Amino acid sequence: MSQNQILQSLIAENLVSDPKGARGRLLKEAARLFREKGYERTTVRDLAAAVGIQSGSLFHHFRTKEEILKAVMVETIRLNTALMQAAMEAAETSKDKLRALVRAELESINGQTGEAMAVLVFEWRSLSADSQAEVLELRDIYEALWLDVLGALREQGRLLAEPFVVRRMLTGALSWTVTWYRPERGGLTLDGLTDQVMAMLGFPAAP
Amino acid sequence: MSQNQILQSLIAENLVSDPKGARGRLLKEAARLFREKGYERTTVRDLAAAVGIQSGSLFHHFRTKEEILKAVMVETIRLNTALMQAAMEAAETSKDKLRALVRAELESINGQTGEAMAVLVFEWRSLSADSQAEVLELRDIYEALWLDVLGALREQGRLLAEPFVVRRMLTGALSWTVTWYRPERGGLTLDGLTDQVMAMLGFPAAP
DNA sequence: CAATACCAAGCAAGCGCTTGGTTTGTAAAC
DNA sequence: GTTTACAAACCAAGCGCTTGCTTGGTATTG
Repeated sequence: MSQNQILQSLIAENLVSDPKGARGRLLKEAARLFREKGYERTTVRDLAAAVGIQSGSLFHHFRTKEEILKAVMVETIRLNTALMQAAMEAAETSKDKLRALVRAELESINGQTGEAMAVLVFEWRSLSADSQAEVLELRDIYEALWLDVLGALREQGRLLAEPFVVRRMLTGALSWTVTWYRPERGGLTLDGLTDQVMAMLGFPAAP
Repeated sequence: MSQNQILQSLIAENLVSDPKGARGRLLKEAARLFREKGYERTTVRDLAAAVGIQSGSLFHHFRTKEEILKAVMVETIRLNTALMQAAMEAAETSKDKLRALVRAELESINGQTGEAMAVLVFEWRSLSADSQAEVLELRDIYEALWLDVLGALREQGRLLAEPFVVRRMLTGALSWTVTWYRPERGGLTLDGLTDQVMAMLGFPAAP
């Protein structure tokens, strides 16, 4: 399944909003603004202006501003979990699966959904405790994918550190790329960056 | 030189504020609050209440709220650069120097200055562009320490990835520990965590 | 002809910061 | 050893503005 097919099926199941619809467009703009200025500094007037409506009209689609933030996060996790699962199924060996996961997460962070992923990392505290708990549940599915693959490599003796520590280190390392990685200006492609991450972990790129 | 001696000499040079003084106490509380609730959600009334004065009285010590954020960041970098330099001087081989750097940065993030370090990472965008540029200059000194050591290891063929990429990955990975590492509850000590990071990079701990 | 999507206007609360005046600490002058 | 001088630290009050959100009404759509 292509990335687009995955997106389409999620839309069909009503798990993520169609980016062509009103709600989807708002979420996309919200992700952009939240990343650019931060959630607190983004006003409901900013959000409304970005999609060309009055600020009060926002509250027909969402009950509160926080609900917008939560929706951005929830839909992003749903999409990326699906993308990860698809990326992994295509790989055979544990090493290839790890590479697929790294590559997929780098793509989430630095590609189309990058703005939303950055929001997920940097605006976490702006969610109420209740919403945080809800979103955390979704993340667990996602994290289990990683731990399975890292656990297998550890058993093969090809990983020198503990899987759960490695995963957390990778979460930080890969998220952080959003602050410095600029594929458009500079020689490092996304595949090149993936190679570097794998090399750092002791898996040299095939020659 | 012990950590405390380093702190004392920086205070003597007026590069960081004495935590016993009014200014120092305010900065300490500010770091705590900024980390806990974020810069935007922390009001000048919160800050004032934390040190037991009226909100207006804050503006005798700092001209704006942003100046407080900047001061937290600047003083934190100054202190940690000094601590890093000291930690590295004690090490001999490149591998030991790398371990010293990792250990020192983990300590910055998860120890006494942890709250301020978290602010440095997560509240960066709340600084004006001018202040960002100023703080960045200070960070460059700090980063040069890392690149020297990683460069040496790369030349020895003991590092499979590019130094500047590894440094950025480590920045993310180590910063991220602030979100999950809790030494008080759980078997992993700071030295144990350092071992795990080194192992991940292909430097197994001595038996 | 209902439901959905939106507008125009504005309210109450909270924000950073200012103002004018009082207390407190310090040290020279007598 | 008391008085005088002065700055630094602080308080009490509140100004002007922005914030998230509400309200009552009007188009638009199937």
